[in-house]
Amino acid sequence: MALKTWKRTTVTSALPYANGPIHIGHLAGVYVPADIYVRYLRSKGEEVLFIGGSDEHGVPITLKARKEGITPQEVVDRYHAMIKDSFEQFGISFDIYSRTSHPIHHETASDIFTTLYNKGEFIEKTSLQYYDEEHQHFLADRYITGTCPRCENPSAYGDQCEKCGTSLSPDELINPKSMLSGNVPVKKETKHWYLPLDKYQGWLKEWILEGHRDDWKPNVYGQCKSWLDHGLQPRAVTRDLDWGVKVPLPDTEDKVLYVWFDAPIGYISATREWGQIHGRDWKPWWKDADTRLIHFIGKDNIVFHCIIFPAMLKEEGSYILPDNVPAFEFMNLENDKISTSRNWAVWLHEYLEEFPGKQDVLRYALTTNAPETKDNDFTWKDFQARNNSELLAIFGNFVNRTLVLTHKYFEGKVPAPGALTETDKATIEEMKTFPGRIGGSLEQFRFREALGEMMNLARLGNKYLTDAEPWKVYKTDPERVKAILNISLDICANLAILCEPFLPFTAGRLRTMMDLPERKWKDAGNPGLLEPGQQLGQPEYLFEKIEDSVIDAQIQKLMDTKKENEAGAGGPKIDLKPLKETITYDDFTKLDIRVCTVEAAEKVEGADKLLKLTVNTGLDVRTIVSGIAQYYKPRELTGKQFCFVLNLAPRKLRGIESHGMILSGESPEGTLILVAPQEWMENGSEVK
RNA sequence: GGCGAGGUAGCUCAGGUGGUUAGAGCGUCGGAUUCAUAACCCGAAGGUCACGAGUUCAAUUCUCGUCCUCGCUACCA
Repeated sequence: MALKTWKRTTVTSALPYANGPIHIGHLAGVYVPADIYVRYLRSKGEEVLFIGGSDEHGVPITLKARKEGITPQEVVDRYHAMIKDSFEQFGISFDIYSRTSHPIHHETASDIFTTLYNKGEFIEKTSLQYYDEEHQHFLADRYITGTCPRCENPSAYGDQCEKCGTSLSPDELINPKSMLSGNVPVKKETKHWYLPLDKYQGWLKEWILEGHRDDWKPNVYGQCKSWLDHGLQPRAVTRDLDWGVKVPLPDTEDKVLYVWFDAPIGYISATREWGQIHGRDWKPWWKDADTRLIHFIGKDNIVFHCIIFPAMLKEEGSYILPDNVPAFEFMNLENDKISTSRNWAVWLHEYLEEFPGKQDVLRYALTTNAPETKDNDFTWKDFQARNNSELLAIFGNFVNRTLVLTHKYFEGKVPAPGALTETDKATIEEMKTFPGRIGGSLEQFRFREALGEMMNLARLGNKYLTDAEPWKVYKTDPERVKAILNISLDICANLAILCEPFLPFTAGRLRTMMDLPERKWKDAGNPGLLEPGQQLGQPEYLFEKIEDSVIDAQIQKLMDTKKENEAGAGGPKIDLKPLKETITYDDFTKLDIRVCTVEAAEKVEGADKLLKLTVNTGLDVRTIVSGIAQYYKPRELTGKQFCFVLNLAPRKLRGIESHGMILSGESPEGTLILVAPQEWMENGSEVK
């Protein structure tokens, strides 16, 4: 790509899902790097807009609301407030932090849908479906029962009769009934809209595979290539649900836009909201070819931001496409995957309470350890070491010793430099290279490297000071000490500018302490940051030592969590699914559950999760395919008895016809444990 | 299963269009020093660059295979 000069930069950060608080994984992979990048651009004096917001739609939020007996809006209100507040306290410098339940978002998403609709971009698929009027829901085929037209079995399903094995369509059933209410369902038309991604394959391929071969990260490029090579498929844009952005078409009462369509538009809505608040035009940020659009996301979001969202924007017609999508890998915690349901996380709101005033320590620990190219591990020991032996020992200590010396020898007034030695000049020259080095790394999204360079400036200062030995020289040549401390103070002043993107709170404290005016990136490395004679404030520690006891307490907290998790379900933090609706005893007796023996078991070729079981039911010997391969080995099962549903309609799985289903308990995390009788029973014994 | 990314010093990570002693920070050990929050500064030890085979005069870097981690994706009635 030819070098291009951009007029402005729009930076988005993935919208956090408003069903839980923010944790260090979110921070390390998205918000901290995005914030560093944005602060750097601002310091350079570039026009930049930093967009964030909560993603508040989708099924998990409705489930959570149902479980707690509150409305989805109440769920998202709670987490949105919490997330927004903790971001603010943490110094993530959004220009706007919006939310997708905001009316302006509904309007924006509707408009984009409508534009695409009017251009005829969507594929419309209409079908007649049975509809339960009492429950006001369309019924999937399997939620309809009736009499089989072939064998007159009175309890055939809408897709298949389990008695004679014929596959059916719901229309063929005699006396269809809804399984939700037991009523006779009515026929109703339902429509869904699809985005024909396959149609865009051509330009997407050219744009990404040819246009961004060199400037997109390997993980991002590779993932896109994989998708494009496979061939893209049309994707449904709408969904039958009542929480979300209503489909802006007639007769679509129960339909909303699918979250993946809705959420990224949130960036645009947020920009519009920003424009309203500040009386500014939002359009240049999304529609001017001279605007550079950057999406900060986690690696799980690559396809949406690199393929699907650009497809939407391009086909809409008036939007620009992202110039880069720096996707980060994941952050682990103490050697274990971060997990909200297992409460395995360091929560931002808790950190802010437990470590007041230490935002920068976490920012530093997460940046030096940012998962740029592969998954990384956050440990509390590492956090402590980063603080004690880097931030404190190198950065804080250099600033402190410089200020202490200045107070000791010159009553805290900036001394005027006299004649400079070769070493002085060389040090100044080296100092001048730092803004460029740090900036260069940041522009390539190399945050760890950039932060390392920033620290190298503090290292340069320490070395200079140690080599110059002003505490010795003062006894014989106080004039010389003036130059030494002037240069050291100059390095401190430069640090105040150059550390700001990474450590904004520290930068502020340092500026106050040295009574420095707000300076920009371009000022760094230039003389005149300090006026000789200028009075400095009293030195205060920028960082304080973090003791073992504090770290041990955090580790203990995690150990407790682990214990709670191992103690089993029943923990209050686990998200259980809400209760299903009441059924009659007759409904229950429709299930034919029996005790049967597994006579043989083998893995299904080409499937990760499937086992093919040969089951003696007492009545017959049949094949049942089951998705338990990740939890049970074939040999563990043979010869043992379990509970099976035997009257389930047959179904082909990976080409093998399965005649029933093995029963298992499933934990909230998805772990399966098979259900078996306590003692041996006759095969075919009923379970009731 | 398919695809993608990754597996480099005790820890966290750089790097390499193949070529003499493979880099950084932290940790460890030794030295020096006292302005400084036992911090700074100097020095050292530490790695068959996941494993196996192949191509090559030469591989950690290329090819193939295997194993492991993570993500996407299919199968879980």
